[in-house]
Amino acid sequence: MATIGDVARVAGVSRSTASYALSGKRAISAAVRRRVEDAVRELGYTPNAGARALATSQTMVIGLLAQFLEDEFAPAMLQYMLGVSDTARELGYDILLSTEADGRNALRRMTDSRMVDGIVLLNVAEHDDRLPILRAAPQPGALVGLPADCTGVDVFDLDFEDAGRLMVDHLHRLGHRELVLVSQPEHVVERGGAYVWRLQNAAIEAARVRGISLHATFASSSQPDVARELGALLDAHPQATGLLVNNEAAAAALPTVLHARGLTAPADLSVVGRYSDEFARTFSLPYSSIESAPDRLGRMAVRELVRRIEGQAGPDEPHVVRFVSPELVDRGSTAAPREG
Amino acid sequence: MATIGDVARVAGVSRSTASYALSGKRAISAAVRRRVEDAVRELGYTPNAGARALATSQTMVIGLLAQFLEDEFAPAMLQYMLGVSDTARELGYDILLSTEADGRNALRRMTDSRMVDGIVLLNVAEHDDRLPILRAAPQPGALVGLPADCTGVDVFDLDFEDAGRLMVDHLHRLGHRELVLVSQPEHVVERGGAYVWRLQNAAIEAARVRGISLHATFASSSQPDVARELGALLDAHPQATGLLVNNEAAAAALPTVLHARGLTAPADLSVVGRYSDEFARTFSLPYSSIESAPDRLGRMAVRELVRRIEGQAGPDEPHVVRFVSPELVDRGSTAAPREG
DNA sequence: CTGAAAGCGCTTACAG
DNA sequence: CTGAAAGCGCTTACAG
Repeated sequence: MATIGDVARVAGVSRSTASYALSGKRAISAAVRRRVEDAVRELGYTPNAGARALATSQTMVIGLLAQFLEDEFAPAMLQYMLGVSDTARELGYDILLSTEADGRNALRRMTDSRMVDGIVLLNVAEHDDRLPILRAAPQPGALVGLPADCTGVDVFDLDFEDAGRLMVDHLHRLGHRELVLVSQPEHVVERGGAYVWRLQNAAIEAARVRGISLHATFASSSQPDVARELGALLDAHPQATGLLVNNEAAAAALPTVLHARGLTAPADLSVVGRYSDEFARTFSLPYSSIESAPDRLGRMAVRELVRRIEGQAGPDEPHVVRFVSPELVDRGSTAAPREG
Repeated sequence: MATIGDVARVAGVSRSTASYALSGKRAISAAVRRRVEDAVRELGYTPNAGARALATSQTMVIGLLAQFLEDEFAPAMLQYMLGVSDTARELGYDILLSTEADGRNALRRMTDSRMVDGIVLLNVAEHDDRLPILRAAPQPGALVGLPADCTGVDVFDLDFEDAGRLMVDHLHRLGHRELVLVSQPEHVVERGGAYVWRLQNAAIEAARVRGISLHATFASSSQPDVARELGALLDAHPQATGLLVNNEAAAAALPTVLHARGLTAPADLSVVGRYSDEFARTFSLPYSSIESAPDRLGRMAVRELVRRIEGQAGPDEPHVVRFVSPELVDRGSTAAPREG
């Protein structure tokens, strides 16, 4: 494989001149630049990434920590990954991916060995055990998901509180007075999936303020349990006219569950989910939903991370915590409740 | 960040001795080894990956090229990625991920700049335009998916021909005489998705040999088109008693389609899919299916790739083309056809 | 069993 | 506008 030394020799210049001609970091005569460029083409030269990283302390690689936990719905995670990956590429960065369940090892390895210039953490828990490691690392970090302590990192998340309110308000406005909210599994909450109770608490509070009743429940994130649980839930609350679903697996299972019971949305039941439009299309979900904007969140996280990496963020510009406002995508699954 | 020089100084030895003490590549007195190990702990030393890569020409990174094409069903791809990623980690390698639609750029970048020790190509087309680049690269490559020309790479795939035969034979044995096969979209075939026609041709031939009729068709891989098309298909072939589905999106849409038409499998229609057990669980699909074994294929590809990278494969050991035999996972969706 | 030195392939002050 | 040299942090022959 050709090195910059080969290029320099073929072009008849010094290695430093060849390097500068390629980086454009100092003035080079047109003639020399031509010769260097020709040599590059002739030799098919590409800089050695490791050597460059060693010399510049920049790898042009971003570490992406995605965890595929047993009790989580994998397809939902993929969209965040793609948002991160696509944006990184646009900005000239490659992605070093870890899918290890124990993210701490991967994080330590990537940061300590200087394989990456920055880190994106996905699926951040309230007291995420990766955060202390990330804060101690020399590289900047961006999170998708809101932890209890945001110091030292940039944080991006859907405004789940607003989402909870929006869901309740929407159905309240249509005349619903009894709702059921299905959240992620309870152990997701216990593990620190803060978004679950952020949405749930806001929904409960909104219902209280509006004077309507809301049954807040959890459901599995795996099949076929979730389908069974949804059925039991509908049995348990026959008076409920609206269903709020903050659980992708439950949303994916719902068409089958409703069909099996001979129910139609919105004629028999109004339904509002919380998932992305991409997700809705993949799973053919006909329910209106709060857009969770995984691609946008991934994009925002990478943009800010790269700003920090490249020092455009200013030496001690404070870290940001930025929420995406939930938007209700209307797919026609809500209506005024049927006359009791 | 501490360097090996720091470690050497603290341990009171030379840098080479520190290095050897850590790598174990030459005999070191117990006392010196202790001192070096203590220094490492004290300083929190981790080798710089770029420097090591430069010195050894080994990055301990594997490039993973996954393409998320418009007309393909993303969740199915994820499982191959996880198989590759998990196995790589077990063997001590990290994953550099590319999701670029134009994989050639990513491939060239990774290989030319020596960011990776080897490459795994996912979703390989019959005349995959990444292959010439991969063959010309100094790093070894492993494919998941069978191209027309396998020279210079290790290839792993499901035996789709066997899968097609197995589907037909299974239903034939139960007494079915008219079947419909739903494949991936036709433009997947045109783009070179060889597995589509490998399964289809084998199914057609098996049907011919058995003297039963098989209607081979294509369907979209996106919603809601695929649901509509499935409906039209069932309308067009009212005599068919068995449905073979080689299209993940169609399989995912099928429960809704059948429910809507008041059909039940296997009472009204026997159904056999071709997807992984993981996929079946994620999408709550109740159909018997040919296991597509994405995790196993990803694992096999990485194992062989690492063997080559590490030179255990022998200098000119021939490349392998290995097929996973399809197995039918019975989920109770097939039975003897209802009396005409 | 250990050390001094060269080299991997870059970039970037320093000098002219 | 260009070149010679140092240095990034490792590993590994070479020498003892």
